[in-house]
Amino acid sequence: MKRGYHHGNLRQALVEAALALISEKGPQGFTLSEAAKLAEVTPAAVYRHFAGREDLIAEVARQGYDIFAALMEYAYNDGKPSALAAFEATGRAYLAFARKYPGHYPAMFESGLTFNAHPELALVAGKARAVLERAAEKLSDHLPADRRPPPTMVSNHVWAMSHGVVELFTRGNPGAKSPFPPEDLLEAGIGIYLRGLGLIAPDR
Amino acid sequence: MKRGYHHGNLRQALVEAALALISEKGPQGFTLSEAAKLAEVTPAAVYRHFAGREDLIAEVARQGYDIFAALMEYAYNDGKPSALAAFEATGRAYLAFARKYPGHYPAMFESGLTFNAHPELALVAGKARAVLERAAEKLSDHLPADRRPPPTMVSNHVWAMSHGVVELFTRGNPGAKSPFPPEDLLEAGIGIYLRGLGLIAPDR
DNA sequence: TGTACATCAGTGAACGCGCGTTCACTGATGTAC
DNA sequence: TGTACATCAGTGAACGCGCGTTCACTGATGTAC
Repeated sequence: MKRGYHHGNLRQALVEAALALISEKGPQGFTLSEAAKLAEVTPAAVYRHFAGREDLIAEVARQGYDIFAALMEYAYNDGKPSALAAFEATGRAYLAFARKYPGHYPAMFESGLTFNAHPELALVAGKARAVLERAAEKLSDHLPADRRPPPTMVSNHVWAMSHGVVELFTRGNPGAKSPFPPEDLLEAGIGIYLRGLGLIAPDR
Repeated sequence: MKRGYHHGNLRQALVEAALALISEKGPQGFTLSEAAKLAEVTPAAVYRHFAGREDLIAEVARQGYDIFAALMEYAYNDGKPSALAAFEATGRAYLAFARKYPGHYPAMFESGLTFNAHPELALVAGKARAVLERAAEKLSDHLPADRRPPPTMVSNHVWAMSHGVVELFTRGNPGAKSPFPPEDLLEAGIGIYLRGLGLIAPDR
């Protein structure tokens, strides 16, 4: 594909170059110069669209959180057909997102970007988290009030287990020798957890 | 503290310099030159003791797994006073290790070292994992055979949730705004999970 | 105890490299008249 | 429709930097006799 002196949509082309590099070598291995090269452009050209290296990564993460929030929203499906089923669906969606967006996920969770330095990130990340929390709240309604943990805690538990499965059991990581596919592992884990909450019959 | 031309114990001094740097800036921010400087030695001196940068990180990780395995073993305490209590203790020990050894943990789990390239790491990491798996096996003995997930799966679940809590809810990470201390979060999460296994009375 | 010598653990200078970033520039595009 | 000109998005060269690694070297230590 040819192009003239002007690129047309360099900004997004750089984001996509960054995604390719991050998914290949992780957010730390990513370099601005290499991204520029991949987009067939001089490193200096990057500065027409981003303040610098970190700003480019932040944009990648931002787009990631956007997609992530949308995916979770979609999986949650307004709590239908049931609060329980919808909640389980968000758990599956989490892992599916990490798999399907191997450049975004590390930019979001392994890049070391701080929400303090990038308030726009905090905002969109909050939106994503809100979906999970809402799902947890709806679940809580089905629990007897006397043994109902705070919904935020429930969503954090599921988030932690999901993230742990992604980090340890996908992509050649330390636990990759596990005999269970990550999807099965997570699904079973969340299932047992939900039974512990009292949401699934003890012996179905 | 003075020293002459010879250092005395440079090898371990370099490991400790690396630990300080990793806990401060993560395994990617760690540089061989800076470690040498911290140990008050020329970068070239490092090559008397390590094959290079990666070899030094690998040694840090190796010592980490050693300590980790010992700590887990200690926490497990031969399954006493009960399989359940011992299992819960290993969960707490996991988080305690991550907190107490903020240089080792990232070298082990976030450095991108591959077990293929460092077989000695695979060995000692396997030892650590074996402790958790044994704990899960003993737990399983208390479960009715018909709804007893494979012990390896149980240990992987707990590992995943522990790791997730460490990565998301400690050290200024994405979920650090959580209103729950990581220790409480993990303890409650594992508790609910164990109830789901049928190991804790549904309404104690 | 003293001396010769091998071994060992450091030094210091140098290397090539790729990085992020800056700057003055130039080619392409779009707009006013 | 044509021309002048402002604006914009790239180039290319240069910078200073710190990195990992190498090499010939030298100072300190330990051992044989």
